[in-house]
Amino acid sequence: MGDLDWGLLSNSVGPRVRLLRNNLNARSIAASDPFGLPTGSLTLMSLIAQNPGSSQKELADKAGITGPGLVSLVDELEKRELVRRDRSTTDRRRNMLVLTEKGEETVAEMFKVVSQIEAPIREELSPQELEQLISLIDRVLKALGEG
Amino acid sequence: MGDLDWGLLSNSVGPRVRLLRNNLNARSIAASDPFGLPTGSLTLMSLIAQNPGSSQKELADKAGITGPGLVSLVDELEKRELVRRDRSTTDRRRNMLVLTEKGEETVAEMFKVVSQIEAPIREELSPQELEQLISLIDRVLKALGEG
DNA sequence: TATTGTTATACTCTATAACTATA
DNA sequence: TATAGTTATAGAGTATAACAATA
Repeated sequence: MGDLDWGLLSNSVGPRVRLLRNNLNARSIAASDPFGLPTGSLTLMSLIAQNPGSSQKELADKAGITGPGLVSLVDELEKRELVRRDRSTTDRRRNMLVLTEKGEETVAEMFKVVSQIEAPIREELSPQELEQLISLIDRVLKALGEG
Repeated sequence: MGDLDWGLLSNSVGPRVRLLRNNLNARSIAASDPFGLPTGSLTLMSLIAQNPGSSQKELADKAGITGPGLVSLVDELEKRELVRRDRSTTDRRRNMLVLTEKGEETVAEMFKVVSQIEAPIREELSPQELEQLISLIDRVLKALGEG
């Protein structure tokens, strides 16, 4: 397939990142389909599970979703009783998001399925190389202000 | 900003790649704005410059764009007289794409501007680390069938 | 029958502006 | 005056299906 040369962009990460993101996104949609949840649901629920009580703004920043994007995502997850919005008592503007029991179960199930998406990556790269890749990406993200 | 933990997805590249792509995409839009060309123009023109005479299908595959997406992109670039569609004489279904002189000049100008997008990356990473990052991504892309 | 390019169409993702309620 | 969340809206990116021309 790919016997074309990137040319001027041989040392650019941008085009490659778009290719990679599109591929993973397509796989994610296919894998998430049985759950009937929008893309990003697992990412968001995983963040909530690890950081319960976070505000929507904190989660939106970390997940790289805009405010309105997060609202509709949480709306859907709340309707499905996977996530709960608890108003903070100390600052009543904030929602403290937490997973319901059903949410915890769903995260576990989804993770089993969705993590298979990256199986080809774990086959191609050694554990050290995968760690290296993630570490390099994290440093780049931080340098771009997405820490 | 980012003192939340990825949790279950600590070893997943998917969410990070989406963050990275969104950030670079936003910068790309801002940087390309003065040229009034759609996103992906530089990528496509750079591919054509390096592989003149390629068919639209070959370019679409390499750039990770669907057929219809490429058509509208080429339409725009052709209207601006940056790219020419030459019908192949041996297989008259194929368009052999080539840059015009104006296209060559525009690519050079755009590259100077757009390459600045990744300057923070080149500041954060040593040349060896950047090479490593690109090499790892290319291997992952190949493993995912995006060679 | 298969392939290249095209048209038409729809859906998802993301972004922005304006509003509310709290602080 | 500023911040968290919400609503409404628009735009870009991507996808699929159906079609024409050619192989």
